[in-house]
Amino acid sequence: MQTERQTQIIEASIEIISQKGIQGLTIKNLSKKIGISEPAIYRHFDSKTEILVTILNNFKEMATFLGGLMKDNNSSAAEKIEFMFSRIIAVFSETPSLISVIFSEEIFKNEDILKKKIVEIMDMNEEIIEQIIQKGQNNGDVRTDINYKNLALIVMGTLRFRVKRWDLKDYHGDLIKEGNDLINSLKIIISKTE
Amino acid sequence: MQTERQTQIIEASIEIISQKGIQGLTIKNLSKKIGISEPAIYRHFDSKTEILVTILNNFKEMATFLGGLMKDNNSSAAEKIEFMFSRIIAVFSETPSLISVIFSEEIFKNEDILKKKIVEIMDMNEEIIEQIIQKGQNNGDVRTDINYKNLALIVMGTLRFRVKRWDLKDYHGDLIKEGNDLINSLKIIISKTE
DNA sequence: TGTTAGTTAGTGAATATTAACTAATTTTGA
DNA sequence: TCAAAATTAGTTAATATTCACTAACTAACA
Repeated sequence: MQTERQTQIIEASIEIISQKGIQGLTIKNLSKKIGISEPAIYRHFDSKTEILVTILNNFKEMATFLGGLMKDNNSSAAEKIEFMFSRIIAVFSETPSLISVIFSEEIFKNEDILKKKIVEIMDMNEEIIEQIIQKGQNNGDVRTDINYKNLALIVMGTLRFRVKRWDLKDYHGDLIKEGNDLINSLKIIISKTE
Repeated sequence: MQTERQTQIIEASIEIISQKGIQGLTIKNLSKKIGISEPAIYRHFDSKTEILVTILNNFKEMATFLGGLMKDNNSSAAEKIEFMFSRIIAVFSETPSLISVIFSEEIFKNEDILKKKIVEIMDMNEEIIEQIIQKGQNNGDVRTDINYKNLALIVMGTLRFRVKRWDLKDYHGDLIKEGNDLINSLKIIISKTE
């Protein structure tokens, strides 16, 4: 469990990263934002890396929960994907700062623990989507002329790019509206035609 | 025009970024890799930022060239996209270090000049793909039930994700083979069915 | 002789982190 | 129950290291 202060530190960190990039996240900036001294941070986290790991773990938990909801669900693949991604888009829309952390694998390249965590999260999400699509193919509601792995890649890559672009363009435009429009296009694409 | 030494510095920089991330690109690391002293770097570039701008400009030139090839071409949209992306995938496959630089917008967030350059490159590529697809829709070889902007987003996002994943997974697997397989899937998806 | 491309030595600023201390609160034990 | 002990959460001051970059000098060479 996180203490109140730890939660505060995590939230401030995410905000700083979103505003100034990962290079802007320094203990100095962080402590200034919170209003305590730099060493006080170390009363709550052993290191800066631990702060970042915590951020990633929080996100992973959320994704795991969302994936769990899909597991024993009887709706079609298209509906599941719509549900899942519209949720995710809503989260990003509410807390845009998260985007910078989750979709910035490059940033963590020089720290092995962080890189592994990022790959772990990505693999997990991919597996969830793949399973949804594969099940949809078996049930006959997803096209079978393209294999499920490629379809999963298409769905994930497309949405990542959409979200990332919004972030890069300083949150210009309505992510929820445009994101849902894109989700609709993806639904059409993966669905069986006849 | 770049001198030999400048080219060498650029190439070494790209390699370092790919290996250690942007935080690994320091003048010290760079000079060590090349085998000259740190101040010697400044005989060839005014600042570290100038080095990064040069990298991005080089890439932009390549993309512009590739886009130009597509302009007055009479093949179908699917064929153009296949040609263009199989080329790009081949480039990344040959010089994987480029991936880290091109697909890591996050890295440049805290430097305005660099961020603008990255957005500029992204916009340009997007425009090229959008034009190809729109023309395809007008010619009747691309599906029209999904608007060209979304189709362009799908194509670009998918391929970015595919390449990025390969990079993150330490270049495991055959990017060219798997990339071309994915391009084929995309061709099927954007093409008119009947 | 002036330019080019390098050197060594150093700059100040920023970095994550530690040391030593303190006030306030909580736990413990006679 | 209540004072002593321990813990918590903060402080200021300082650490070693790393950073991009500069000053001053030099050897090679056109």
